[in-house]
Amino acid sequence: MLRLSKLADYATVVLVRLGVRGDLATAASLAQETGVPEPTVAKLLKGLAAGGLVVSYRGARGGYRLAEALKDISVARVITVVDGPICVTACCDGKECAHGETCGLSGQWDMVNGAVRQALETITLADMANPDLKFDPSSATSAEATMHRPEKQGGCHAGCVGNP
Amino acid sequence: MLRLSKLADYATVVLVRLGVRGDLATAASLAQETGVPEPTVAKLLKGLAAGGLVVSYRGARGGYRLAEALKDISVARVITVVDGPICVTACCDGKECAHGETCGLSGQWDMVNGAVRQALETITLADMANPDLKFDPSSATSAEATMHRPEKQGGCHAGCVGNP
DNA sequence: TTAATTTAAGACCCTACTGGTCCCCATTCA
DNA sequence: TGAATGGGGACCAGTAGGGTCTTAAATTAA
Repeated sequence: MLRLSKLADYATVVLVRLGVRGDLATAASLAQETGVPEPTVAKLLKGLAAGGLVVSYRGARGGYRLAEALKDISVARVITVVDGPICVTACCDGKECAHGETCGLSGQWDMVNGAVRQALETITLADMANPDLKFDPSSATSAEATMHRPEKQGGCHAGCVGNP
Repeated sequence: MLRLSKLADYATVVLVRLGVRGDLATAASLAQETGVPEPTVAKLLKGLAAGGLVVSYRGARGGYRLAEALKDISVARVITVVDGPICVTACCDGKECAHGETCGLSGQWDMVNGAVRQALETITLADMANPDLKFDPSSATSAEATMHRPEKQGGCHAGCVGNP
């Protein structure tokens, strides 16, 4: 599925929200506005602060603020901060595993990782916040028969928050 | 983590193996050569056959053969067949969820999905099989502080098969 | 100085998915 | 006819993602 973790998804939503507001916001208010559960938002913002994407202010009247403008934060960076390096497999960035020679693809996955990474670096949070920018579906691959389990519909989990 | 499923990883390994051999191969022999457990290879090949990537021959002296040349199969296609459409979130290809307006990013993820998809379409299995093609790490993003759990080292799961 | 507000840090649990196995049936060839 | 091989399921278990809770620390306002 090449699925993003929910946390990374939520992080994008929260960061964009923080960006369009511009001012200081508490975890509680962000949770309310985005629909993400409050404890989750708190946990998320802690990590984002550690990663340098937001700045935290403790104490009464405290909260969080974006460390940089939306246009200066790429989606790749958000994912990296929340989920760690963008690697589609565990064999990542030349870090060969003990069985590298067995699979015959040792090191080759870095090509894939690099391509994905570069693609995600070209998209900024400002792009995500801009409703005029939509993906052109004409360049999308046509649907093919797949062997994956039938998608549990209605379970729109991430990006669209606020659902159970 | 934006991690590929192990199955998709295995599929790539098996397909490349099938490609460099060229001739008909049984699930058992492929399992032995790649180190992937045999029942898993069998399950995998069933799906790949349904997806049109391999052709199956039943009965004694049966087996599997690549449906197309390695250079004509993109990594994106393998992933699509094994794991389903390449969508980093559940909001995919205009399929908005019930809470689309809540998160404020309804539809915007398609931009990300499209970018990733296009990146993966440029890489073929022939590229994966070619050890001369290595990713240039100079274009990789520098490591940043991350909030993700400490990577359990030694757990090289996929791409490098044959480990517990 | 004290109380209220808010983040920081960590422990903990539960659900769901992934991945792996097994079984029986259908098909083909010797 | 029997052996070999794929086809199509069902089924189970380990894991980790993600959500919650609790306590501590910092800052501000009254």
